[in-house]
Amino acid sequence: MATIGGIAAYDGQEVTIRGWLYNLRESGKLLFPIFRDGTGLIQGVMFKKAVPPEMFEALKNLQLESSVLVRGKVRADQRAPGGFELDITNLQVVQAVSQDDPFPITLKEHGVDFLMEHRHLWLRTPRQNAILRVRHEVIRAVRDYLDDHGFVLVDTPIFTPAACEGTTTLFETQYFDQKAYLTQSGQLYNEATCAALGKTYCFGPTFRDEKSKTRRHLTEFWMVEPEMAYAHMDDVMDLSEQFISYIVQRVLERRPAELKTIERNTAPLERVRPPFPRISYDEAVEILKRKGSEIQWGGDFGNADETLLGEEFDRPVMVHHYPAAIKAFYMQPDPQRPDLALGVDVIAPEGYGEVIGGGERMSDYNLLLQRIREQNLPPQAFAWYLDLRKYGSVPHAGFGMGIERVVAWVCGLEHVRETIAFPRMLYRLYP
RNA sequence: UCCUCAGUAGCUCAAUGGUAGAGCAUUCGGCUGUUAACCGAAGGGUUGUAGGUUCGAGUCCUACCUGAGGAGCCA
Repeated sequence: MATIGGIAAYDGQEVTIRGWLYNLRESGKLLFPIFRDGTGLIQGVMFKKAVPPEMFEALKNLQLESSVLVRGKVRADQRAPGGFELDITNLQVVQAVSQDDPFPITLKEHGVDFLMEHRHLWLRTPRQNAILRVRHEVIRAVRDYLDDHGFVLVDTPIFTPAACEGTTTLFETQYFDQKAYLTQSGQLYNEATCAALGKTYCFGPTFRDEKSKTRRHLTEFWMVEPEMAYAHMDDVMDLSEQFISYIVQRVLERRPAELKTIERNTAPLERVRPPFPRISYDEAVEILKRKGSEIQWGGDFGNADETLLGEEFDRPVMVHHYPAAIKAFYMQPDPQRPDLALGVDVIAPEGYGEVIGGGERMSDYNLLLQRIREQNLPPQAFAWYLDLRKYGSVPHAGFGMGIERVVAWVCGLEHVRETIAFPRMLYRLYP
């Protein structure tokens, strides 16, 4: 059974394609249907005189996105966008779309709301197909890189008893006779698994009840989180730049056709190779002030600030040593300046903002207990987490990388909503 | 949650406060190489909802609903 993506191997042969009618043009006694099968597009040609009259009529009256088995001879043709055409010898309609209820998504422009409402059908279009294939490649690259560098995949629970980070952004759910929360991060569990296995990672969905309406937020997104025992912030930066570079170069190497479909300018991606610039938070604030930002030392970067920082460099930039006050409670303080945390964020270029956040975790029992109390977190819920500091505590570090933000950046998209098949956002739970 | 903007045909959009239109889609007709094909014709509307101002409201006012862009927060 031939696929359109692999049609070149069948030049001159008769093949059967199982697919859908993507477009149909007619010119008198000629029909030019375009078929898609998920792997690509190919134009067919049907001469009225070459086929039985009922077959010609059947195709002529067929609505777009009707499913068909089409048989024809593959012919290389300069005029065809994909380089090949199909001289149709037989057509079997699997299911004909009704003309009273035609496929809603046309080849013309549509608005965001309409497309999101028809996301289940929008996925069939070439651009969305290409984006999902890039996402697939990014995920494969993530797994291959970590698997090949000594990390063990240990997935962490979705149902959790308490917050990993802030308590305000938890989705609450009933768990038999008690409350549970959907995970915001597997990190705390990763700290346990890395003490068991050395280097581990988890990769799965993450949920945040944030009332965020921006181009980089989903309420459900996928995050990969590596964690390393006996590691420091510099190790996180080393891993981050190698990891991101590998992923980006892998997509460039294996998905050029998809990037072309999306019309991504690949020049900025070609430059994504180590080393990445490393600047301290102090230096970042100086750069931002010079570029006109209103930021004051001690404040977190806004979207505009991240974009300004990203513009300053031709590849992702790593910002480290943030004020401890704006970072999570479990961050290890800098021994020289305890008001700073050994945290690092990786900011993607071209305005895509933070794609990685991580750093060195607090390894001292008493300091961690103090921070938990300062945050008004229930110490009993963190008893197991504190245990990790009682039984062979070691310096350890890791990060989380948001898959959708990386895919949006690699694809050059306006919004992360196109990077996942069925995005979950504020005001969007359907389909 | 806050700020800004937008809701008109299935879709994308027009329409000085004065008879609601176009392109695409659908239907019918034409065309033997079309590339979001083209040409001709037809059908298709409670202008988001509820009030209000006015001789008259798609247009102005109020509230609500829905969505978008942004802020904050984050990956």
